[in-house]
Amino acid sequence: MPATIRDVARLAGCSIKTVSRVVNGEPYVTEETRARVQAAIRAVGYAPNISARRLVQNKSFQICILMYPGLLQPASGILSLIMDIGYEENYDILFQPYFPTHARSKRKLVSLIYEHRIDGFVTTPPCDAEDFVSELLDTFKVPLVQINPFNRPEKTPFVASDDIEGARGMMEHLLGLGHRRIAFLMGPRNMRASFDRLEGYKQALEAHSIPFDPALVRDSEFTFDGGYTAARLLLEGSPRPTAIFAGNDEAALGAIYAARELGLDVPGGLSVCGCDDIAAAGRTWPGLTTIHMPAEELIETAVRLLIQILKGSLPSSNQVFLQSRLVLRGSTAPPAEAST
Amino acid sequence: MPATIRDVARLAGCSIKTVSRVVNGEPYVTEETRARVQAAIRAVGYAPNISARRLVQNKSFQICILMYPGLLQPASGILSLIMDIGYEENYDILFQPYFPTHARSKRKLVSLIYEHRIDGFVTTPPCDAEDFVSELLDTFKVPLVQINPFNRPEKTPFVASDDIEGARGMMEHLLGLGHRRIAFLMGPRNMRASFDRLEGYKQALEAHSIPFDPALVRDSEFTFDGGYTAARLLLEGSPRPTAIFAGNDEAALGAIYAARELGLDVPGGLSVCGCDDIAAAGRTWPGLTTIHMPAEELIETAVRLLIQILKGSLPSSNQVFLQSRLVLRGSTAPPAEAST
DNA sequence: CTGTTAGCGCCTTCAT
DNA sequence: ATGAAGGCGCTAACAG
Repeated sequence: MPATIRDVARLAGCSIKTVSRVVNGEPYVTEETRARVQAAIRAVGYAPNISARRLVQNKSFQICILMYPGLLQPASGILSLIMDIGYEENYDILFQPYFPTHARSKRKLVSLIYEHRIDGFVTTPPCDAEDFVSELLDTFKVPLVQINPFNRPEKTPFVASDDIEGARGMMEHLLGLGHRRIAFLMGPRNMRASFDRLEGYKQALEAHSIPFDPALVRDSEFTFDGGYTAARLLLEGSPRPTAIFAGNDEAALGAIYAARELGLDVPGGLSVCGCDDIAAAGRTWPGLTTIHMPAEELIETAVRLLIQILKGSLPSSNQVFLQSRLVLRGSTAPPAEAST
Repeated sequence: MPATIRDVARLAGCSIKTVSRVVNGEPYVTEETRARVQAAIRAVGYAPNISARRLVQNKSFQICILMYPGLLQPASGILSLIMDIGYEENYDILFQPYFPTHARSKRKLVSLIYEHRIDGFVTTPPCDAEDFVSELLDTFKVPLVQINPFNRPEKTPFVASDDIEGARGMMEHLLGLGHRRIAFLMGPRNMRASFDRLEGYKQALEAHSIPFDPALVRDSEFTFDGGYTAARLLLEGSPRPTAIFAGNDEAALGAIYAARELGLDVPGGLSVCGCDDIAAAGRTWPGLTTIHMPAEELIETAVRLLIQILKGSLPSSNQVFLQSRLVLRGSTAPPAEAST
């Protein structure tokens, strides 16, 4: 049975309140008593009981990250980064699988609020696709920070990256290499990134006075299989695109697989590029050219922002934008028939 | 302010204890009162306050999974599976990054036990490499279930896969294709899998009366970079191996990358195979031949076993073995110079 | 079958 | 600068 605050008080010869003050770094304790209490704490091996603290403060000191199992792939690095922040800040961090529109997910969320009294939430796409989550949390006055949310209402805290800009940059790269028939693999409709990346694609075409061809835009659902299927269809059709810009890396890997299967060399016969810069992007020959999304920073910023809000220090800026950047690897090259 | 048990009692016209009984599904309540209480619960929107329950029962209803950030890559599927089990069983599941030998990790672990009173732990390799964790938990009488532990003392609960058998099976596959110079990429020394897989490699060689050549065994640390480097050295040396059996898939992907970089076709000029069957294995052309490790089942079994133990029902078997199986994909083929 | 009482360990309030 | 009392919401133990 671990020591309680009373054991410490007895040993230090003071009241439990004084121990409490020392433990929580509150003022109004003589240096001398403080030292004596601290010695007693060490002597009995005291650590505060979190459950008791939670009960009396009516806080859980837990925050919850809602994630869609199919898309969020917490690289182990991200996961351990998040857990470390939690440890530093004395918050438990729980992950909750969440499928938008699923009744079961909604029930879980409600019970999380009711029973656990989770102090705050972070959403990742596409968990914010419906307004259910934000409205529910709003009703219960539970703070929420969104990562790359679908909508960006004023005053809602969120952390986002600029997908339009990123996609446009990638298109400039492909266009600069000489590509003109560039296919685009679209993502699911419940994620803002799908639309924003498409928008960047269109803007770049327009800037270069290349007509937008809807036949070159296919759905990929941001999955390997989706990218594979879309690429097969594109590559078996005619005229073939000389490059495929996949809305995310998973789809890009599927496209590369499809190309290889058809005997097409990448990048010799087809350029492929993606978006996100997942770990696998650098580990597949010849290396996937992609847009590095600052996943670590996004989630770290979101978690820290939430904790700041929970601690009551309203930050100057609730809405943070982070930069992406192009990562050129081996999967893009000038088109075979290009005239240099 | 959410409703408390007292609000329900008032509305249902009974004592709080009766409400408690209904909430916890205890016997000795008339069907009629039970119904009345349940109606009251719904009416006021009552849900028990978990912090209070935790305090009074002196349990945290939290379990913690210790993981080594570099190696455990919780595919999103696994992560959400785990969280779902936790939800079903009413346990919060926390992940804790843990580096064996690091003082900071040890401190975190101690504070987790002291403050959070975590009810039980699961370790993943190589977190169990030293005896620190198991001894600490033993001292505090905190239950522990290990996944693929380094040692397998009697009566220690663990869940494991048979790596020797798996590796031998893979070797039979390569030998059956006609390979004789097969290199092996070893993993870190603090993981049992490293040794067991090497053992399987050796056993297969011996069964085929092929002398063991230490020069064909290289360290890869079970990482992409490690596999890449080891493969470069192997392939630039002479005579070249005709196949590389990597101790895990990450290293195998590194080896494939190295081969491609040297202009060697896989599997035409070199066969490569791995172990684990991570998601990327099926997504890299031409598909990585590997041993499917039942990662989901391992962790699910471990978590369920731990929860069983925590609930006091001592399961018949504390030590569970799960089968692996060969997954043949495109990265292995007969050697070029083989005589069929 | 149902209710009463007594804490769990801590923090808050208000005295001193 | 310190302490005493009260209560957070719940369950365990014991009465009725």
